[in-house]
Amino acid sequence: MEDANLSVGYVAGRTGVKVSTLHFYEQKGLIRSWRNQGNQRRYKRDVLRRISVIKAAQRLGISLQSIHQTFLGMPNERTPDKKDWAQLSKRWQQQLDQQINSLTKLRDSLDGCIGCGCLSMQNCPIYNPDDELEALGPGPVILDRK
Amino acid sequence: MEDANLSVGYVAGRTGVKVSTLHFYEQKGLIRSWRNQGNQRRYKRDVLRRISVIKAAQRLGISLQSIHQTFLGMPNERTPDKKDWAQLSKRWQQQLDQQINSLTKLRDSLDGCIGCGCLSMQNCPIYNPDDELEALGPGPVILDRK
DNA sequence: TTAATACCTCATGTTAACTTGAGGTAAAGC
DNA sequence: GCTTTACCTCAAGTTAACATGAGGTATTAA
Repeated sequence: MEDANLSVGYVAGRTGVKVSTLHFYEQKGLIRSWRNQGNQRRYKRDVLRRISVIKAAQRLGISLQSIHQTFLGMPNERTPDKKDWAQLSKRWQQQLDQQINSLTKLRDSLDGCIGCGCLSMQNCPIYNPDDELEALGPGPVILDRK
Repeated sequence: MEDANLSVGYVAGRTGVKVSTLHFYEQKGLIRSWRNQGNQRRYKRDVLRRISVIKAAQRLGISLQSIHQTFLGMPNERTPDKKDWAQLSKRWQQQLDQQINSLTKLRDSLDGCIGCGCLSMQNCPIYNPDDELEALGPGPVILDRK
């Protein structure tokens, strides 16, 4: 009996996203709905949580695409419950850890670099960070000899 | 005598960016050039460092627009030298510090949230972080009472 | 019952940071 | 001198994540 049928307007109001965003999410396969007699969208109540999860993930800098992937990879494609959420948050937490590490390295490099003015050199830690996250391919060569 | 006149191709090769990118940067006012007889772009050697600085800043997540602003705000609109670079990196370092702080808070919130499954509630620290960086206006209200 | 909302679809617009392509000139190698 | 690169300009395409608007139907409130 908790599978109430909510309208787009209601869901939009409750989640703080625009109706067009709901259309968009649906088109992207992130949420689902069925239609009533008059062809209007109806949602189950759990769409609210689903949208919350999407928004939370976005705050972490996760793209809609990979959110979609994550949803797909979850058992039964159901809206995440407590257990699923625990897994999600654990994974996202790790991603965050990596990001933080990356940025910290960069910041510290900056620290070491202040005043050196070495930017145009091949071995500048800022310009050529040994960043294990981003595979940027063979870096550009910036040499200013002669 | 260090103001050699470099061609786009050369600069592109040395910096690892495409010729079209140089056109683009010039159009955005980030770099400058003059033309030779045949209307081809020529650059001073210091454009190399300028591009390095742009790239370094981008790695820090700084937008071209604000890089442009920064350049404009610098004395004489000249290509940054050691002193300028020290200022730049100090400012960017602070930005990084803030980002790191933000992410760390988010991560720790996640930590506290694992297993709580509270996402659809008003006071979830993930969904409603007290994030002093982003002014998101009045947040959405997600209540699931009744 | 009628007017005001709420919805619907489909197409196009938006921002950032570039890339690609078309059509044409200039410079360089042999 | 001829052919191959290298450049030039201007227009349009690309990705992400939606927003906006037009033209039309369905619900809801008085």
